[in-house]
Amino acid sequence: MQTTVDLDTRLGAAGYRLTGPRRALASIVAERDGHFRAADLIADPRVAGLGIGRATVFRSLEALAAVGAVERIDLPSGDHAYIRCDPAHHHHVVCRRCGRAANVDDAGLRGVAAEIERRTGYAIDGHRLELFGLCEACQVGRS
Amino acid sequence: MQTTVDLDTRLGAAGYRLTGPRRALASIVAERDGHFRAADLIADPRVAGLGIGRATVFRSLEALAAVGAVERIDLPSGDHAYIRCDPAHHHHVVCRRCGRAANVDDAGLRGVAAEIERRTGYAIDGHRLELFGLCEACQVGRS
DNA sequence: GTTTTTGCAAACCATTTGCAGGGTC
DNA sequence: GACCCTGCAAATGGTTTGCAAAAAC
Repeated sequence: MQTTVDLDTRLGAAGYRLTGPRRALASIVAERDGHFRAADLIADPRVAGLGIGRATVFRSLEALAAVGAVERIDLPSGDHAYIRCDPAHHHHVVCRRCGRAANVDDAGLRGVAAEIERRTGYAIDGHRLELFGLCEACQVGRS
Repeated sequence: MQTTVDLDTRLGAAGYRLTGPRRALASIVAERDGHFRAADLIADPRVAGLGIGRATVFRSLEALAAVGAVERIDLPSGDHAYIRCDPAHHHHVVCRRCGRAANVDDAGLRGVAAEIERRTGYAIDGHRLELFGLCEACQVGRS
């Protein structure tokens, strides 16, 4: 579980200034359970209430992504979204229904990449894996 | 290697009408070696020469994607691009430098997905894997 | 002949940028 | 006090849509 403090700390450690808008956005992001769009944050009453502008939301998300506190993902629909994430883990299983995401470590993917390198001759230096499905809660009908 | 005929055939088989613009675009797409953006097609002199409009390019790409003749991918930069692809193979290794893409089959990913299902409890029903690196030609400096 | 497709232009939407003022270190 | 960050508003760039004419079946 990530707390607001974690996100703030990460921003600070990376040399970003801890401003009101950034703290507020970090806090809102920290309590998100699933993925969210920039538009979701912009629409958040607290964001509007604090007078935080669109641009700041995008810039803050960029900062959070830069420090690995969130990651931008591409939904099957093609939309862009963000999810909180641990900098060490780089893959996610995203629930189609509720949007909750679980972090997943390598889980053997490195071997798959090596196999693909061998077969194709490409020197692979990066990859993106996104998995979609239903989380346990959504499988049993609970939301 | 996919020929224009393949693409046309696929569109036809799926109930799409074979129109001039679609044939022309299928032909241009068929000869593409790497990934391309919608903008690349729009900028193609033949497209301009035939008076094919932006909207038609997007609509045709949508049709081609619907029949599995091309797939829309997300570049590391966040840009959208398309690559030709075989409906059976669903992963790609894209060259960072020249954009050429190689199709890759499962290569063990299914096992990885199963492992992730076990660990997370998610019922995984889809995934997207994109690999990036350098193709053999680009590794040795040739373009 | 009916239905789909097209080109055009306008509409849209998400995201970015320029800039002067304000906040943080 | 120097530099970073913010809000605003305007600009941007990619993609979609409404519509009447044209083409395919």
